Amino acid sequence: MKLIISNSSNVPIYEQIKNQIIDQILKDDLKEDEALPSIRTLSADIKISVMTIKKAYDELEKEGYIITRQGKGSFVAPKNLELAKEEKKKEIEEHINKIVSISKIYNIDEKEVLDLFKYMFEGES
Amino acid sequence: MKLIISNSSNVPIYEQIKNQIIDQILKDDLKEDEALPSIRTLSADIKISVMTIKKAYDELEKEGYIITRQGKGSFVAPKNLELAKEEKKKEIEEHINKIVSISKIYNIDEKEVLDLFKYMFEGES
DNA sequence: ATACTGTTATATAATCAATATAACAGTTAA
DNA sequence: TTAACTGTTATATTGATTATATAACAGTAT
Repeated sequence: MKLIISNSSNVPIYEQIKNQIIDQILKDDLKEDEALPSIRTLSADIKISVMTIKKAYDELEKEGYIITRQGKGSFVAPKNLELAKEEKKKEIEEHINKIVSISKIYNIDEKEVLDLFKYMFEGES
Repeated sequence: MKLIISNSSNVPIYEQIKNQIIDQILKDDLKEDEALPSIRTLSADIKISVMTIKKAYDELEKEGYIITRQGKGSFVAPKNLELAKEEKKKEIEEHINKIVSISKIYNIDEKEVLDLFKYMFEGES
């Protein structure tokens, strides 16, 4: 498994791990029922404490992305893409909320933001 | 000065204070050269430690919003609205960036996000 | 002098993030 | 059954951040 961890990031390491695994599951780089590396193996691989890996895996299980069984390991859960999508739409709404309130306070034009938006959407493939 | 502080928020108190003062300066509720309440007065008013108020004021000075002089007090700095706007546009860009990357990973339609965007912009007066 | 301003230093406490280590428990295959 | 893997739990320690309290110090103004 390929993970890139930044120590200088303000995002906690366990969240970096969690987020990257979620992305890989959703991109189907990690397929349903596929085994994740064991927490000890991953810990050794990326030189991060076992407990930190466990915290990431625990949250992934709580959020329904993986299933963990003592003695066996962790496996990609059957995914409920629609549910995940709904969660993410809420996240998007929060971002938009912040954009709207900043724009109001600073008198930034709706059109200007909208154009920036369209530009950035098309910018990346 | 009216400030609303939430103890249950995950946003630190000193940041809540800072953000609300910035908003008031930008809305011209606090005008150039106007005196802010002394850190001790504000501390007593809103029942927050002097040191926490000081931290908020220190950051406001670092960011150019106020000027503080020992023995005199703190005053609203001459504001450079264009500069502040530029800062805030960068913040908006970061939010859009996150929206775009979420949308790509989850295959959320650009149009769907755009519509949500327009709706939320018009939603509040 | 007095009464305001802000400043600095110290100590304490709570929480979060990360680490290390050890002992415990389930699974599997030689 | 033992060995070698899995994950689990508990404990302790470290460092950073946030917030508090208190006291002593320093500048300004009347």
